[in-house]
This record gives sequence, C-alpha cells and structure tokens, in this order.
Amino acid sequence: MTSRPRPKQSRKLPEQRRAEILRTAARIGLEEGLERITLRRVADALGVRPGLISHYFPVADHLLSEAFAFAATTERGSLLPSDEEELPPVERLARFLVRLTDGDYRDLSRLWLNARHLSRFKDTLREAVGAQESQTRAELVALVGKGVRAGEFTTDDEVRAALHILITVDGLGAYANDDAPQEGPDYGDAAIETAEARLGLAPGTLRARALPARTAAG
Amino acid sequence: MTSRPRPKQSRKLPEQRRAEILRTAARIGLEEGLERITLRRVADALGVRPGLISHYFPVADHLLSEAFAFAATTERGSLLPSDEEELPPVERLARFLVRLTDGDYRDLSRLWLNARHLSRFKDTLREAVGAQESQTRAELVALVGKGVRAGEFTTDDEVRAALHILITVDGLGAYANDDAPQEGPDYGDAAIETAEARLGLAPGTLRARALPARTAAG
DNA sequence: TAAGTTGTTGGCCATGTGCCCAATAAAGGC
DNA sequence: GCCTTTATTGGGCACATGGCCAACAACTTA
Repeated sequence: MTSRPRPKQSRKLPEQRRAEILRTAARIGLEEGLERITLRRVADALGVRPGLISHYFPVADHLLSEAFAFAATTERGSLLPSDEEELPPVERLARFLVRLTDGDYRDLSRLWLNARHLSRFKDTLREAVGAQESQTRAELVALVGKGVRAGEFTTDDEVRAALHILITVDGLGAYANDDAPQEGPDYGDAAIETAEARLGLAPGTLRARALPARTAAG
Repeated sequence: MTSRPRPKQSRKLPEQRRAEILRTAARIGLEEGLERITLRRVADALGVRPGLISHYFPVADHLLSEAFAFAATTERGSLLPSDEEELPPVERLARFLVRLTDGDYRDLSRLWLNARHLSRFKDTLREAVGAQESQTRAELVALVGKGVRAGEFTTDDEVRAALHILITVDGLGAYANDDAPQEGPDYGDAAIETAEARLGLAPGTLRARALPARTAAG
C-alpha cells in the first residue's frame, strides 16, 4: 500500500519555476490582496517549501512588486488589448470603458487601490506602481491621439482629456471595497460620461459602440 | 537622590483617557498609516502600557475604525467648515476645492486611500468608511443644492454633479502616495475644473472666489 | 481609617512574518 | 559510472502582533 502520490522533490527549470511563482503570487495578490503574498502563502499554493520562494526572491518585497507588475500588465492587456484588428479608436475606447464599468474588473480596481496604498511603505512597489501608471497613461494618450487624428474625437488637449478620463476611472476604483449601498444613487457611468464630454462624443455613443455592430449581418 | 520624575501611574477619568487614546490613535493613523495603530504604538505615544489600550478598546479593530472616523470628521470640518458665516455657496465650494488642491491635505488623501483599502479586510472599518462617505456626500450635495437655489450654480442634476466632483477628488487622491514625477503633466486642478464644468461656472471662477475679495477694501 | 471599586501594570501565550543556514537530492558534465 | 552544481527541503531565530489574566495602586465611599 505504499502509494507514491508525488515525488518528494520535483525539480524544475529555474526560469520555469520563477515564472510559476510570479504567476501564483500575482493571482494571490489579485484575489486576496497584496499583503497576502507571503513566502508561506505562495509556497502553500505551489506545494513547495517557503525557503524555495526565498531562493528565487531573496527579498520578499521584490516578489511583491514584480507580482503586482505582472498582474497589472496582464489585466491591462485584457482590458485594452493591442490594436491588431485596427479597430476605430472610438470602438477601442468604448470597449475599454464599458468593460471596466460593467465587466468583472472589481478585483483589478481593488488591486490598484491596494498597490497605491501599500506603495506608501514599500519603495520597490511604489516604483512599480509608477511604471504601470505611466504605461496606462501612455496607452490611453496614444489612443486619444489616434482618435483625434482620425476625426473621431474632438478635444483641445489630448493629454488632459486622457488624464481626466483616468482620474475618473481611478476615482470610481476608490469605491471598489465599499459595501453596495442599499440606498443612494451610484454613478458607475461617470467615466464613460466624462470620456464622451471630453472627447466631443454624443452621450450614449460609447455604450453603443462597445459591442461590434452585428445588427446588419446578424 | 530619589528623584521622583513621574508617578508610576497617573490615573485619569475614563472618558478623558478614552478621548486621549482616540485622539492619539487618529494622529498616528493620519501621519503614519492606519496599520500603525497598534496597541503598543498607541501606548508608547501616551507613555502607558499596551494593556491599558486594550482595557478601553478590547477589540483593536474598533479603535482603528473609531480613530479613522475621528480623523476623517476632524479633517472634513477643517476642509469644509460649518456655514456659520452664511458664505455664498460658490465661495464655500471654492475654498473647499482650492484648499484640497493646494493646501497640505496630502495626509488626508493618504488616510482615505489607506482606509478604503484596509476596509477590504476589516468590517468595522468598512462601515466607518461608508458612514464618512455618506456624510461627505450629503454635505456636498447640500452645498450644491444651496448654490443652485441661490442661482449661483447651474446643473440639471445636483446629486450627479456633486458625486462627479467627489469622484474626481477621490481620483486625484489615488495618486497621493506617488512619487512626484519629474516629467509629465500633472492635472491637479481636475477637481476644480470638473466642478466649474458641472456647475455652469466660468473657468477660473473657483480659484478667484477662493480668497475673500479684499481688492476693494485694500 | 478601612474597605471597595477600577484604572493600570507586567507578564505570558499563540500566531504570523521575513530571513538565514545546513542538509538533501535531482540534474547535467565528464 | 562518478562528480559537480544547485534546486529543494527542514529547521530555527528574531521580531511584531492581539489578546488574556493576575497583581498592583489610585481614588472613592462608608
């Protein structure tokens, strides 16, 4: 009856193991919070010993910041995918904002809230947050600029318009941990409306353009 | 040589001691972060033993949430004082937003960021955050409504306008822990501009009205 | 002045954290 | 085949946290 369910040690290639650790830590940070990314928690999730995590990330804070960067990058890619289809900027922006508003991105908002607060105490995380913010800003500024040049958006200041949209997104994200209020109006569409106002779009445009127009072909 | 610098015990009235603890905890939370509100940290600041803090707050999380509520209420009072002078709503709103933008309220933004994140894990804090949010919203909605009735503001939806201003404020607050960027534009006036746009005020009105008009009187 | 109430202390325990180090075992080079 | 490298383990240390509890002492009351 000597069942040998698993070998005592399963040795893996360093890069593979490191990536595995990073992926797991990112998931934990996203789902349970960045402060739950501990050596023991990550090790448990992978079925290894805590010392192994230390072996790949001698400084625990580095694992934390790298895991945040990984999670943020992945989620941003899901929210604002690369423009391979050459979609019209309105449509890309519409999908971005409508997904963020309606979709299941509460974990992402929580992650950003988490990271922005925790970066108060952890320097490397603060750098990672800054880098991710720069990246997001750059992508949105580029998108707005493209839309302006395409004649789809109208604004006197592309950068400020993009920043204003992001400020609204981050403002809504601040409430990600709130209990759902039984009374009182929510204003979940604030980012969408801000975008329409700042980019010279008619109210309702973004929601209408969020889904591919299949009415004719359907 | 028997110097008796301090009595071993300085017994205080319960309410007085409790208020002292709360005030100290609020200051620590505001300056150092809510997670620094520990039994030992508060006890050290007061020169007493940790057990005494437990005596007044048997559940440490209750001290945390009460300290946050205390700090948030105090700071809100400083930022948006009660309307004893019967100031015009434009002026009250102007002072509120300009103080928040220019003044030394970074600690306050950090506190809110801190509380909103930490409320993910701590139920009583989440309730306190919700209550403080309701209070702030109610006061701003009232202010906007007063301004509309006074003919100073123009909006089709007072509540949404107020909420939009707060969302912008909270969005800017999300960056409270960021390093000051050497390059790139900041958009610190976003809340002021949002308010002017949503309330039908000419750009620049709020900054102009923030200070008492002393030009005539010299 | 004596007794009682309770604010306050000192100490301990269980838990969780990052980090360090020697021992072990799996993989690759010769 | 052996030998070297290193991925992985197991154990431990120092520190911080919240909470519990008995003893002490300041103040009130009789």
